[in-house]
Amino acid sequence: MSQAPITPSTPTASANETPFRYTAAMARDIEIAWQDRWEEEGTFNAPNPAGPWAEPEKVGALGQKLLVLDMFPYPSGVGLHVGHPLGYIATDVYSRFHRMLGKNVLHALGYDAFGLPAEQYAVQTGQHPRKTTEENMTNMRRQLRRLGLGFDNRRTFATIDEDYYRWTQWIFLQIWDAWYDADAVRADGAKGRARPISELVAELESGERAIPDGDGRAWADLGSTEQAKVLDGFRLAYTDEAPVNWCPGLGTVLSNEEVTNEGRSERGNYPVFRRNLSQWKMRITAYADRLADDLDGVDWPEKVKLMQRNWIGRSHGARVTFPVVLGTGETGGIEVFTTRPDTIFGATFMVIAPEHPLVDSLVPEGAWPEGTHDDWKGQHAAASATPKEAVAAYRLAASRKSEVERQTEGKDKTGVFTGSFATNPLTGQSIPVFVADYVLMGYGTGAIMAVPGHDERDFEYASKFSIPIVRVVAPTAEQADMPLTEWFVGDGVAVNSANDAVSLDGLGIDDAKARIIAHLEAGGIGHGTINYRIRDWLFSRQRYWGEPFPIMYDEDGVAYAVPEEQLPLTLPDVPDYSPKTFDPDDAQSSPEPPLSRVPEWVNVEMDLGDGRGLRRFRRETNTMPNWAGSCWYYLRYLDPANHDALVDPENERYWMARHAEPVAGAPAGTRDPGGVDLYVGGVEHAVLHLLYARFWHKVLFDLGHVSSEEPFRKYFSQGYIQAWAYTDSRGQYVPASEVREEPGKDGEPTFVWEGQLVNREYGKIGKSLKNSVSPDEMYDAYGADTFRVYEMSMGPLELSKPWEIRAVVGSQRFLQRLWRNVVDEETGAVRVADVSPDQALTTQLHQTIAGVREDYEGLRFNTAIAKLIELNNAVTKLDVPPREVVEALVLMLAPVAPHIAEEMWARLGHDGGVAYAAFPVSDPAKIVESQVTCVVQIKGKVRDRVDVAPDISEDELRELVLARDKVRAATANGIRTVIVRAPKLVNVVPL
RNA sequence: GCCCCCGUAGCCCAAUGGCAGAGGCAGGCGACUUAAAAUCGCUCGAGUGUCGGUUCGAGUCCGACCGGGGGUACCA
Repeated sequence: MSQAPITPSTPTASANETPFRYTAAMARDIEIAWQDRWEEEGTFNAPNPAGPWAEPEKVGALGQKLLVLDMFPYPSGVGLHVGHPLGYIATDVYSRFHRMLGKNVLHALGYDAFGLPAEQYAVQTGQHPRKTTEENMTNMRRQLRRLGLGFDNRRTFATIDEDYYRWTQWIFLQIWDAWYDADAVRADGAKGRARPISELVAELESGERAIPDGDGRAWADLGSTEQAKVLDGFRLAYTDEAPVNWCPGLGTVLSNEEVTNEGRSERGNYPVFRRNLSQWKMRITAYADRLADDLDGVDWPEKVKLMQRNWIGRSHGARVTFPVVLGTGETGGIEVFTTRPDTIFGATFMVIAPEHPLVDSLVPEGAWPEGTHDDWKGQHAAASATPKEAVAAYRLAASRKSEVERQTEGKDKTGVFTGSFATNPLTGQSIPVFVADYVLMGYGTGAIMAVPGHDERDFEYASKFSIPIVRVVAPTAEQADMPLTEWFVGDGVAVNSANDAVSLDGLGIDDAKARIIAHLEAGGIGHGTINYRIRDWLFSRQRYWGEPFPIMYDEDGVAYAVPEEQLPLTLPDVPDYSPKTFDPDDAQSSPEPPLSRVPEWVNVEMDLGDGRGLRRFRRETNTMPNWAGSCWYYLRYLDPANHDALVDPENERYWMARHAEPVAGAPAGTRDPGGVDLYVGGVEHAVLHLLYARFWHKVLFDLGHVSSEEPFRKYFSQGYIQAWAYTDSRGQYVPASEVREEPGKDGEPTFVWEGQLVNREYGKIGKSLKNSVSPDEMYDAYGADTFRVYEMSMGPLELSKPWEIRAVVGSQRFLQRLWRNVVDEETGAVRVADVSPDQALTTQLHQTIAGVREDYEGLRFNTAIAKLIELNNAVTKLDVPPREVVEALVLMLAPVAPHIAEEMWARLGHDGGVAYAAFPVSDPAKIVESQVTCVVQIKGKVRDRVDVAPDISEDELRELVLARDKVRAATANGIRTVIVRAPKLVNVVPL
């Protein structure tokens, strides 16, 4: 490798007396030259132990492996702004640092190129999504290359590449062809794992496993359609007719995770309606426990773990059946889920959701029961003559309410008495059953026992409808009959909770729960259970720009996998790729996948080799959501050229290897899960992407395709760069770059645009706020290295920070000063000399090395840079920069500002470049200070200072300090205690 | 409403429970310049949102409150 310095840009102006100054133009020349060199030499190509690119001898020559990952970027049409690269710079600094420690570092970047925005952008511009997407990727590649990121460029790909989505489809088929056996034992002894569907079929055939709802029939007695239906009940990817989120404005259905609280689409903010449609789903609920439990083993921000746990929403409780007299007079039961089975004695009414299937059978014919409160009969007199009319009116009103209306109506409880009574199974009391929309069909059983004494919502409802409120928990047993002025959910003991068979009185909440669950189970009334908030993942979309499902249906509607050798099933070109558009408010519209308009693609004839000969099939016309491609991309980086497997198992084992030690803070006995060593990205994917990818990874683990149990061992959530935005008097945004700051009359700054005062706001960078700054502007004005240093020095990576273009010059000055310590601005001669730094500078150098190493490792780049600036400032004061210090500075700077570091390193006479040069090592023996200032405190306040030897003993120091005049004066009346922290501090406390 | 994070100088941010300041921006003064910009040198600057507690000692730990940001929301 030849690493000669590049030729400096020729002085343009004759008046230029400093042709070798580190200017933006100089930075550009240096940066582009080194970027070309890195690319030519494949500097950042990481060797693989196996697979098509196997270079085991190179792997062996390197130290440990390190797998670093950025969140898969979406190639947007407007290009990057300065906020986007923040995470990429951080991972690049981290990667470069670890390369200098001798590690085999894999850092690559691909593109998440399927999906709605790309398709919408294509529709807007009237071009094929592939064309616009590829143009966007080209632009983004250019912008990122100019930043000098050390990616292994051989490993890049896009999700739209046929070679990539072939494997996305292959993984889909693995999931489709698997079921979750909750009783199967995993290697680590825990229970529950995915198994191939063929093993299920074998169990069903042999009778080892009964056919659910099979009425005792044998597997062979079932027709192929029936068999397929049974298997669908097990498959981890399955179709199901169920209420889904239909978004006419986008022309597609959406997953729960893509719908906001307000019942609108996260993307585009269109209304979303509940529709019964047959859709593909992924049985993520089967993994709910593992997805929650295994968070203990990963090194993630607690905040993100909490968000995932909340999303999974595991709650322990009980299911209890309350006997009820149905409208017909027969006896039935209403099953409820409760997390507070200890309060069943306080259940004074029940509520079922308006959509609950039991509602019809609950409502009696004829008139209201004797003595029914008027306000139980509904709000509309015309419709409240009978329970039947009142309930029908209420259900209709509830069904018409949008999510928005339910939201805005807030907590004002509404509901109607069904006319039926249930029996509290513990008190034996008859309790009324209501229909009310504060109970949701989608959670638990869609019905609740209402305990107004100990639940806020039930209390509000009971108060409004004059229902008795009973106390069954009190802070102490003595307060058993203290009146309840509001619901009580605090800690306490059970009271008023006894019948002939069981008593909870006096028990704490947990003990009471345990005893009552045992009682319920013994009596067959109920059982302890775990409930989850998470629902199965709706996986199909009615769009063009996504992976086609490798599924086809025969004439009976039975689904078959497209044979593996036919993958990828490519996306056909369609005459019109734009989705069928609907009025966003048209709830009655139905999705129409664009692929269904291509009959020659949809209809195929094929011999599946199953002895049934050539048959006609109809392809699935839905496409996958763009989460699919981002669920496993990190695995493809490991072995992107592999045509035989999504990743060679040996490569996966190498790059995703489990660490010897579990992550810090993991519970005892936790085994390290393996996975990506560092994943940096924004918190906006905390639930969706990170949960979906974990789910897929666990399926692949169960099926033996990967050895790691988690995809992302360490995840770091970066903050955002935000920026000021300005609005004029009409509230319109004005271009932020044209706004000038001027001092106002009262000294407060004011902001002026084209002569008029404007208001300053703070927000996300973007086109809509007119405050976007592109990296290209930074390259032109300062160069990539300055831009990198600035972004890394703004503050802690996890914090959101304001972009302040004025401050960038500080980073440039730092690089200029360091450059000047190496290169004479006028002559271009190297300025360093082989002189020894003095004691103080040597100490500072080794302290800096130690500190910078720790800071880089801990992703504290802002403090690392501050230490480098400090050391450089010390060197700047010298007439002759000592080579030893300057070279260490250059090497330590290299991860952050690699181009200028390469250039200075070459000018300092080194071959081989800085990318793999050894990072400086701190020698503790060199950190010697001849004198240390010891602080003398009297009662904790600094009152004196004394210079002492660094190795002074505690006793010596105590004696020395107590002899000081100020101390003697303060301790004339005696000494209570003396705290000595040699050699830096002594605190004397007088009597 | 509930949960999480953050409040240090005009601004961005440092500070294993031990001298409140590492670094940067802005400001001021000076040098260079015919002048300006750029650059360089020097310099000014807060007692850590508020109140209380623990401690020999609190920016740091604990509690309450105030302000900002994020998540979530009738989840039984």
